[in-house]
Amino acid sequence: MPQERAPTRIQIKNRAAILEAALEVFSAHGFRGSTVDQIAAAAGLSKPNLLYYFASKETIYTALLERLLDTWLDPLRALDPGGEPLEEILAYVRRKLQMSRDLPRESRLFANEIVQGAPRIHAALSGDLKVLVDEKAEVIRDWIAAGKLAPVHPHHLIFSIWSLTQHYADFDVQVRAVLGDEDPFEAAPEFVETVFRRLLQA
Amino acid sequence: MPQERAPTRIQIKNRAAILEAALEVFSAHGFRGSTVDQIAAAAGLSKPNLLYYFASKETIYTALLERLLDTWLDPLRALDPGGEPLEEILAYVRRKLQMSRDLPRESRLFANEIVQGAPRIHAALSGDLKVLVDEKAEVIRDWIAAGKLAPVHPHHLIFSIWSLTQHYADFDVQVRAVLGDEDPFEAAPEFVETVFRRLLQA
DNA sequence: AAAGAGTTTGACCAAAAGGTCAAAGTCACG
DNA sequence: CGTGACTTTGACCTTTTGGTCAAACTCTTT
Repeated sequence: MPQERAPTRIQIKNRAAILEAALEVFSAHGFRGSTVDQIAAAAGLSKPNLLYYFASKETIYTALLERLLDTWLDPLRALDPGGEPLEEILAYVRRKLQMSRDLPRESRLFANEIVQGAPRIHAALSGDLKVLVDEKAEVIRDWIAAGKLAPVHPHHLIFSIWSLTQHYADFDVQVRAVLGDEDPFEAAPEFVETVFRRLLQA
Repeated sequence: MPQERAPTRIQIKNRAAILEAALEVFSAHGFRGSTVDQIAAAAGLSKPNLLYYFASKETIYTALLERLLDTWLDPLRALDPGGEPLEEILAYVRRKLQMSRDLPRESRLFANEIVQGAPRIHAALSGDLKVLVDEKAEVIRDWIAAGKLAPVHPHHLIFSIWSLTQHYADFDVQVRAVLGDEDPFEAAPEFVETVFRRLLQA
């Protein structure tokens, strides 16, 4: 098994290709809806070759989820308790919307997983995620107490940021079907900014 | 095949049981993630017996989607152009949130389908759905023009209502994991009402 | 109570899918 | 340039799964 010692050039290349292919396939079809053959084909490898790098379909999936969870939470981590409250929130909203535009597959991967009950990342949700959210909710609570933001339930505020921004990635087909020709991301930035500005302006 | 003539008592009972079971299973695992055996077991029938009522897994799924699409859009249809603008929108928001609470499986069924590109209801999205949304967006546009609502992009307003309310059903596990003991629907109604009140108050 | 319509099932089938393995091929390095 | 580590693959295995079918059973109706 290709572990323990430093990865070779080929290992680095192939592992990366597999994870990229897996993101493509899993995000479009979910875990059960994806086949190892599909992923192998997308990565340009044969199935046994792919299974030489990852022990199983499950292993690929969880490796992908873990690798991406950090990226996914970075924007929230960047929320600065020392910054100007409304601007900090709006900056967070903008970063999240940007991610929906630039990394829709990642968004859909998580959406798939969570809609189906998060069987494989439940621990992370009530662990790291909860800790991070609680911490930032506390910051928001303080801002509200200081009269810097209009009063709202901090946790639900965070949920609303997630739902509004990720909607553009997760429900992309629906949004585009309804909008017709109009590009969703034309009006979205101003719209979501308006939502949170009006909601939070003290 | 049990078609053409009036359905028997047994047909009515079994078809209903199958659709109920299919909702339970499909909403939790998606189309590919669900097996006919699972649905049959949940319906209390043998697999061949189930396939006596519906020709295939696909048939059950699309029957379910069709049957539910109307229910799903009813709250938007009820938006009354003759009503008081802000109250009409807030009533719509309340109805949608109520549906997330009372019919989370239906919400997740659609979420699963749409996240994966809506392969089986794409037509309905750019057909009936678009027509309905365009119509109601026009109503909202008029309300804004009449100075009854603060200016916002009508389509994106509707998206925001969908995303905020459905989030509580579709991402239920995540919401609960983050909130811990607190019941999401304790604060949600007031929160979403506040969001749209502050957003739209002229 | 008999006949025919409607219902149920065990046994079965073929395809799909996850995964294994031994053998062959390629690469890095002394 | 040879040797051992690393990589790749064709063939194969097993389980799962969607679906079929003929035979048996039950219900309704006359």
